[in-house]
This record gives sequence, C-alpha cells and structure tokens, in this order.
Amino acid sequence: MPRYNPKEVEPKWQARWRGAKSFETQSENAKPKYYVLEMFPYPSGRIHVGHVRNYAMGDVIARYKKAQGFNVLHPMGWDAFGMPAENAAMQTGSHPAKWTYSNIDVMRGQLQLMGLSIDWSREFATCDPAYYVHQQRMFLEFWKEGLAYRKESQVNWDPVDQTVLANEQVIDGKGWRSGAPVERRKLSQWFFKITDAAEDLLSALDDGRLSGWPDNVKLMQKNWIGKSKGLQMRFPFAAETSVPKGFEGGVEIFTTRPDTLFGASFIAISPDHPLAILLAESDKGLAKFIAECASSGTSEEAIEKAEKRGLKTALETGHPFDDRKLPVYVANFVLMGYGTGAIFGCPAHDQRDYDFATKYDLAIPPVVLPDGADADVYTLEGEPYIGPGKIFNSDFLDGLPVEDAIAAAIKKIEQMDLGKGVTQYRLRDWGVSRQRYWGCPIPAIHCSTCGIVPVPVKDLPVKLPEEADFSVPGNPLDRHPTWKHVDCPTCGGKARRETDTFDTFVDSSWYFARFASQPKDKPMTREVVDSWLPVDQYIGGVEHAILHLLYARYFTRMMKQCGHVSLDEPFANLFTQGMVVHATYRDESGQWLQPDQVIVEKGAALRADNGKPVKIGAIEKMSKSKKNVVSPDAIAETYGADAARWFMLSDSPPERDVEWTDAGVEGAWRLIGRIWDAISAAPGALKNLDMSKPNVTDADKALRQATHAAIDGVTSDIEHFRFNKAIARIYEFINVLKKESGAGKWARAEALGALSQLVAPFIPHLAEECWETLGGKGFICDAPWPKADKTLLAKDELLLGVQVNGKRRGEILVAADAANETVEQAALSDEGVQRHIDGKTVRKIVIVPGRIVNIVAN
RNA sequence: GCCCCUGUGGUGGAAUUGGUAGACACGCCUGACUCAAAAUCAGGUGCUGCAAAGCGUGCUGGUUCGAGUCCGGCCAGGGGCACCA
Repeated sequence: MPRYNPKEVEPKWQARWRGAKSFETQSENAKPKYYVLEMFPYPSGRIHVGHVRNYAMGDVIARYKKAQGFNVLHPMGWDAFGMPAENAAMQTGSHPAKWTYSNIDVMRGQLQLMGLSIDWSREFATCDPAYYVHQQRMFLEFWKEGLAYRKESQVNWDPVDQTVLANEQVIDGKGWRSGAPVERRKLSQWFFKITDAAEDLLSALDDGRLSGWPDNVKLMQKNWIGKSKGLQMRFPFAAETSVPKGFEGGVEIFTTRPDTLFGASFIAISPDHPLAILLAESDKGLAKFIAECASSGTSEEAIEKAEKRGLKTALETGHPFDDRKLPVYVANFVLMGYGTGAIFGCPAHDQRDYDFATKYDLAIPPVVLPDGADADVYTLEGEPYIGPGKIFNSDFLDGLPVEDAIAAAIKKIEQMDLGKGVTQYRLRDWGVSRQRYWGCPIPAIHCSTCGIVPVPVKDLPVKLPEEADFSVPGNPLDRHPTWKHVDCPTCGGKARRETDTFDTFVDSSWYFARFASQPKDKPMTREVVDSWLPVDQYIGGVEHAILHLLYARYFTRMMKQCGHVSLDEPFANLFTQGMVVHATYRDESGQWLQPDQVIVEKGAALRADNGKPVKIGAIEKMSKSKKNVVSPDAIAETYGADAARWFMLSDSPPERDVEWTDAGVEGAWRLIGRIWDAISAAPGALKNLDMSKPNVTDADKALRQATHAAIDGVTSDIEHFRFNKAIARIYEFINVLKKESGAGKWARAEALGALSQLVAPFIPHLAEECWETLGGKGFICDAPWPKADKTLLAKDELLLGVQVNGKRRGEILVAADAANETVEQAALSDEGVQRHIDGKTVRKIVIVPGRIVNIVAN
C-alpha cells in the first residue's frame, strides 16, 4: 500500500481543478447563487496561520454550498493601500508599489498552495488604478449628491517630524519616531455624511434586514451609533457676569439627564469650545491650559483616560429653576464633537462629574433617591448613584421616577423657551482624508478663483506619481515637485491638486461589489451586482465589528443613492471568527522578535541566536508590527495543505480566539493517514454501490447507522459553523469504521464514499484522491452532498441517568418508547439509587423524556 | 475610562441550549511490533482516596426538583474606541 504523499497529490489536484476551471464562476447560471466572502487581506508580507484559519473556514462553506447545488462565487483580492507600505519605503527605500506587489505575489502563491476553491480570475488589488478609478468616479457622484463635503477636524500633529500621525503612531502622547509630545491640530478635510444615515443604519439592526448577523456585533454597532434622546438648552449668564461677545444667550448645553437639573453644581465646556477659545485670547492661564489639553492624542481612549482636569473661568451662569449660580469651567473631559461641547455637571449622579466635583471641591447635592432609601437621612457614600429611583430635592420634579422626570423637565424648559428636547447621535461623520502617499488620490482641485472643483471624469483616474521622496516624514504628494501643479479645469488658471488620499476603509467599503461585476467603464454593472448581492456569507475578524462593517453598510447606501446597486445591506449573514493569538517577544533593546527567533523554556525566554534574555509580552492577535506571526509554510511543507487546514479548524470553535501552539499537527497528519489507509484498501468500492442493496445484517445496520449519523451531524455542524464539532464527529465515525468488521461490502462502500465526501470541504486534495481510488464519478468537488436517511437515526434503547436530589446516582437502560411508570420502576430499583433513597421518603419524581430522571427524596 | 466578548481536566475543547460534566483530539502512562529508535497499533488517563466515597466548570451570592448553561456582585484575559488593517 503506497504511503499518502501530499507533495505529489496536492499539486496534482490543484492543476486538475485549474484545468477544469472548477472554481471559475459564471454569472449566468440556472442554479441559485451563493456568494461566500472572507474579508480580503492586507498584503503585509506573508500569509500567517490566522489567514489560513479564516480562508479555510470560507472554503469549507464554499465547497459545501457547491456540493449543495449552488452557483458559488468565492473571490479573493488585496486591500493593498495603507501605512505599512509607506513605512517600509521610509525604512528600506523600496517603493510602496513594489513592496506591495511583491508581497501580493508571495501571498497569492501561499494561498494557492492551500487549495482554496477561489475564483482567481476575479482577483484585483485596491492599489490598481483600474480599481480606484471607479472609487474616484463614485466620489465625484457622492460630492455632487452632497454626500461628501469638507470641514475642519483635528489630527495628531508631530511638531518635530512636521507630519500627521495615526493614532497607532502616538505612544503615551508622543510621536513614535520623534518622541516629541503630539499636538492636536485643525485641518480642513473631506468627510462622508454618514450621520445622515444614522437612523437607518440603526433601524436596520433591528428590523430584520440584518437577521443573519450575530447579536454582539449588532449591539456594538448600536452603541457606536449611540442614539440618545435628551435636552438641548441654554444656561443664561448670571446678572453680575460680564457677558462675552457673541454668547449673549448663555451657554448651550446638551444633557441626557435633565431630571437631575436640580443637582447641577457647575457648567463645563470643552477646551475646543468657541467660548473657551474666545476667553483664552485675554487669559494666558486659560490659553496655557487649553494648549495642555491639546497635547494628548485625538483618540477617545487617550482623552477618556487622561486625568480629569478643569480650569475655572470668571464666568457664572444662573439656573433655570432657582437662583443659584453655577461656575463655568473649561474641562478636558468634555468633547467638542458630541452634543454642543458643553454640559452641566451633576456630580451626585454621574461618575465623571463626581470625580471632577470632588477634585475641585464643588457641591454634590443628591436628587435621585434609590428605591427604599429614606430621603431624610440619605447620603452618598464615596461614589455617585447612577441607578433608578425617585427624584427629590427638586421642587416640581419631586416624587417622579427618573423617566417621567426627564419628560417633565424637558417640557418645562420648552415652556420657558430655554431649549428643546432633541435626539442626539454619538456617531460622527466619516473623515476620509489622509495626508499620505499610498492611498487613492482624492480627485479634487483647489483653485484660488473657482474654489474647490472636481476633476472632470474624462481626466480620471488621478494616478499617484511614480516618483516620490520617502526619505523624510510628511506627505510625499504635498512636497512632490510637479504632481500637484495643474490647471483649473474650470477657469484654466494655475491651481493645485488635492494632496489628501482616501482612508483605506473607503477601498474596502465596496470591493465586494466589484468582485461580482468588473466592467471597464463603470464601477459595476447594476443587473450583475444585483444578481450576486447581498454576500450570503461574510466571514472576518471581530476586530472589524464596528468600523469596516459600518462604513461598508453606509457606502452601499451611497452607491444605492447613485444608482449602482439596489440594496442597502451588503452582507446578509455575518460570521465573526476569533483571532489566532500568540505571545509577543521583545529583546533587551525593545525590538520585537518573531516566535522562531525565541526559545521558551519553563516560562523564561531566550534569544535563539545569542542566548540573551527575552521579555515575554502579552498574548495578542498576530500582527506584523509586533512580529508575533507564525507562518503556515513549515506545516504545509512537512505535512501538506490538507493537514494544515484540518488542524486549523480542529478543536477550537471558530468564533473563539485560539492561541497558536505547534502541538497537534501530528494528529491531523495521522488522521490523513488513517483515512487513506481505510480507502486505499478498498479500490473501486463505489462500483459495488451500483449493485442492488443486499439483505442487511445487524452489522450492516450498525455501520449504516454510524454513516448516516455522521452525514446528518456533519451537515448540520457545517451549516452552523461548528467546524470543530464536525471534525470531532468525523473522528468518531472513523473510529467506528475501523472497529466494524462484520459489515458487508455494500455498507462499507457506502461508508467510505460518505467519509470521502464529508471530509472534502476540509481536506479537498485527499478527498479527490480517495474519490478517484474508490471509483467515484468526476471530481468530488462537483459531487452532490450526501443525504442522511433519517429512518436510520432513531434509536431503540436509551441510557438514562438517574439523579437523587440532583446528584447522579445511577443509570438505567430503557426502551425509547417506555411509559413513565416503567421508567420510574426501573429508576427506583437501580442499585445506586436504592442506596441513596434508603430510609428517605420519595417526594417527587421528575422525568424528562429521553434525558434524565430525578428523584426528590428526604 | 466607555462598549462588546471569553473563563470547563496537564492542554485545545464537548455538553442535544436548564437535564448523566469532560465527547473528540493533543499530551502523558502501559503494552504490542522492532536488535534499537521512529512510525504504527491496542489499552488507560478530571482531582483526592487502597477502597467506600467525596470533590469538581474563574470567585461569590441567588433562582430551580436540577445550573457549565439563567439572574446579581466581583476577579482575570482579549477585542474595539473613529488615522493599524
């Protein structure tokens, strides 16, 4: 018997699939369509095991659906623009395009070795002008529709390198290269009006349009959009305050808790608030404070984690309901981007306000009384009270529950003409400008006479200049000697190009549509895209649960508005798979090390080359920047792609993170050997199936039961993304198959055929080899999926556990259709049960049919 | 800090969704084959205990005839936080 040799077998079948164009998809097809898509990769350099896991999952689905009779679309491409290419250019001098395309070549080769059922004829990279020309075209349409516009927003500015930094490049408030404290700086940039769609993006989460999405992702998106109803109102200044020019009306605030207005003890405005900026003009201390606030990064995390600080201004406001005066603070925890950039502080019932009031010694009057508390003696003990209750110490709101008090307060303020109830969203418009080279150029031209004008469609694509200088930080497009100088398309005068490029989230917000339809003269052909979308199964990491998915949902709506597609929601079913994580390592100088450069023994780590100590860091998702990546090459080289794929899908549930370990691949390899041994011992067996079914012996029946239980179980496991369980079932089936010796040829042939088909989505090369050996017709990847015979699944006898007072004390074997009395008798007479009910009175017997018997006795 | 998720043997995990905790696999132990090793095959393996038995799903409290599963409070780890992708 020849030993199975994946090095020969795998390339052989890959060549045959290619020859037969097995996975090239035609849009015109009588079969129902099924679109499987995994989030396309960033070409970081090499495929790692995390990619293999992701694409192996998609491939199982794609091959399974093909066997189920669907016309499957399963494409692949490259999310090819982005910062790492530009960083590489700065470090090594190689051009981003060259770096990117050579990475793509390597990674395509690696993926192809995995034997994925991908339609490679549809492959593209987002950095190809043939792709991004259509993105520019759509941008011009969005602009015309008013969906794209310009406004000022803040960026992280490195004052030494004179460049904009990504949040990732800000470490502890300092620039990653220069080490200089970053500044927040305002820049005029391009935005997409995603806030216009906030309500629809939100309601689609609940109205069934996204019923195929996991709840946690929908919840995260809901919280991200952050719809809240509240009160926008103004606090007029106190009589003796000298009112700053332009703010005669007072301070405009937004609150979701107007019920706590009587608990107000201060007003706080954002350091970026126009009032704060105005006051700073004549107040050096305040100007200094505002500058200090601007020295952290722009990320919400950095702002939230910063110590709560404030500076008291000379201003005071009055209070709408009584004559108290409230000091006005400029405070670093108030965000200009949310609400009105100003709040009233109610320290008794808000954690941040409480911290602030404690620090600056402000009053903390409680106004919400927890249910059951006594108003006369109630005090806060070291923390604010956030929970429900009834309002007190609040005049006309006294006695009302929180919800009613909110409504009553809004009504009163509206009557007083000081404000109105409003709906507020946390979601901000999508800033798409990036001051970088390696991205899709934004097709706009700045003219001193005509303003900002679109690049005429006939001049598209606006291509990146090939020559660029990466030797210094900053935007190479901006300092390019010639590229930006153009004539204004409107007046013909001297003008300059927009030097911002698009956020790479734009590139990945419509690639799924382009995969389905790739005409040259337009982004997509509507009828074709409509016939393929939505993606029936989208698969990707949870880390994309909010941004990428939300942007793609919005982009699809914009495309719909411009007539490119007919639907709102691009992804009908979403599966978020867990990440492959690995420990991170750094040497003494703080340089990241790859796992294969490190030897770990007894919890201590040493460098493989020089034995110097290595610091073991957190276990994190595999990423190139931290070098904690493991490549599948070694596994594939030794054991073949099938073993690598099988191993990646074994054991861990797909939605869960897995920590990579080398242990266990041997198990996958052994399984491949066992399957091959079983099948190569029965060449041509499937031809036996053509004969009429012989009389069935008990041994035949036992084997057939195992076969059909396996078909039934594996089918439902694949349908529900339980690949680890499908694999466990296949092991069980093989264990039965190996032991079973009395079954006849017919039953064995059926079992071996089913086995080959059940493993085919997971280990397709071996499966084809098995199918051919057994004498199956055509490719196994074209064979229809086996159907379980349900009549073989029912069992005659059941083994039931018997509990006494909830603890398992015995087991009984009863007929599947036994009456309750019979079961009770059997349970009570069980020896183990007898021991535990001896001397006690049986109070109750709970029988859960087919499951368990519980005897309650005391 | 805020939002989401996870926690079960030495390890990855299973448990028909409130019903016999530990399927399946890795590892380990024992045996067979071998001059020997590897590979392969067979058996064993939650913990304590000679046994009887007891204990056991991050910790803690609750609901229930019955909780890994539901509810409350904690602890630990991971993901996201709008310029990493």
